[in-house]
Amino acid sequence: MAKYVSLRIKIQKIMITKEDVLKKLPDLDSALSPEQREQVLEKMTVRAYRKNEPIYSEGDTPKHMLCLVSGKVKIYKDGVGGRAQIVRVVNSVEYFGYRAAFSDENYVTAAAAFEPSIIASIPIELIRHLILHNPQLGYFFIRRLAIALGKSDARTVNLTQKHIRGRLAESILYLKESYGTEEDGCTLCIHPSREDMANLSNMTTSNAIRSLSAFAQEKLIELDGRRIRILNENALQKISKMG
Amino acid sequence: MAKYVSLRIKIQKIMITKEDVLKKLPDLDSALSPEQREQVLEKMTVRAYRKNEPIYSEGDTPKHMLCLVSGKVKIYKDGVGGRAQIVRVVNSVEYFGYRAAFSDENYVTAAAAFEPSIIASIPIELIRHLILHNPQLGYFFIRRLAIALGKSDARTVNLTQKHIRGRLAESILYLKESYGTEEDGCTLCIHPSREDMANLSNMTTSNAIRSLSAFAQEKLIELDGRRIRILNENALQKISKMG
DNA sequence: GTGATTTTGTGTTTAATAACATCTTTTTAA
DNA sequence: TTAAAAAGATGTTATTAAACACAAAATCAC
Repeated sequence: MAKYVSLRIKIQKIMITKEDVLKKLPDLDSALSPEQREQVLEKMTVRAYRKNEPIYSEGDTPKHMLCLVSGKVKIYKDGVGGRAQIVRVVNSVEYFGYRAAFSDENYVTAAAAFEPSIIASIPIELIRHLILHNPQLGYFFIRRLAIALGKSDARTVNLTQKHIRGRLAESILYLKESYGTEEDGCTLCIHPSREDMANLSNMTTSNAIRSLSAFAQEKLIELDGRRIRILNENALQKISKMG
Repeated sequence: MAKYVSLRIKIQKIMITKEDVLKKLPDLDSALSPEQREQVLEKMTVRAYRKNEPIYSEGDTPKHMLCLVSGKVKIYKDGVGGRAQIVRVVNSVEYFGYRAAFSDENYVTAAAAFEPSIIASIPIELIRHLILHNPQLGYFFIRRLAIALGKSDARTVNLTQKHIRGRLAESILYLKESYGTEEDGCTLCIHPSREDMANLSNMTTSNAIRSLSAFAQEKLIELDGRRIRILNENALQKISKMG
């Protein structure tokens, strides 16, 4: 059973067993009987995605629940005039791509890898089956969905009512919360393009560039290419709150 | 067991039994064993709310799952500068007010009656208990949450990227979809104030008034006080889509 | 019924941000 | 290695929608 899945990511080659993957998913793993566990291992597939590679697109029919084993993923929506809005970001180890399946819709969002990522797929029918035999697992997804819905509602209001600087400050803090910082405690682990920052913050790329520069001049952040270090988190929080 | 709950609503007095209420909730009712059913009936409370009466507020701790038996309810968030954003509307018979409980948070939204409403409350702990013993019921809530999350994400992008007319057109269509029309097939069943329309569409009240007048002049809708009749739905759809 | 309050309607001004145009720098691919 | 493409930077203009001000109409409280 311990067959290795070979994943070539950029230069280095990573060897990982499906067992290893499942062990990183305690909520799912602990909910399974030995036979169910065997089933999941058999049906699970694992593959690597390159930086910026699409994972699924708006309109696709969801067939699998996805799990980000390593890397970073963005969930976004293409709006009017080709402008994309990132609705949330996914960090490892987290499930994603199951919402549409649970409401029997096609995807209304798209997903792409922010950076090289390893993603496990489990057929959604199997997950549904497991949920219907395991209320604990069902409650796990209820909780995940409830958290996501609360954040989405908050995001709706933040993106609509705050001004540019407030939205940008919030995005910076959101990235810190989602992906954390390096050992120095202030450099974001993720290195988003200015366009990504714009798509997170509901503004044009020009305005993201301008406002980031302004924040840097005000010594709230420090910029080094795509690297962002937070110098004055309190001030950012204040700007984010004030709108 | 068939004790009557007396509800005075405006002028008329409505008599309703808890059994009647439970019968309107087939998803819940059918999932219950006789003892569970008895428990729910015992713990359920029913009360009437006047027009514009608050149901819960941001920051409150959720203790009950609510069910709108009759009437209409808005779920909203107060944003920067005292401006409210309606994030969704509830029609009868629908559950609401359970999201925060499922993610162990206090409410991040507020709810108020759009018009006189009757609402049943069931202790959330009882619901949680039932879910953990009834995967079918769990899946019911997974489905509801998944649908709500999809709509919330779509709403985020619509409210941020579309222009005023697009947002207003969309709100009108959303109210038609949510509450339907009178027998004529075009007069909305709900009669929202201009401020409600503004809070649905993320704009100032002035702009809601102006844009509604513009739609009326263009013969897309007809206005009679707070009554809105849709004259040209195709055109509204086009305006909503274009942004 | 009547005065007070709220809601609706309209015009004007101002602020915010998108759109556009260029230019520079960095990254990518042959 | 170099040409092409993409990303980043910056200034200018145009557009959108908010803010403000005030008047009329409708609704509410007593």
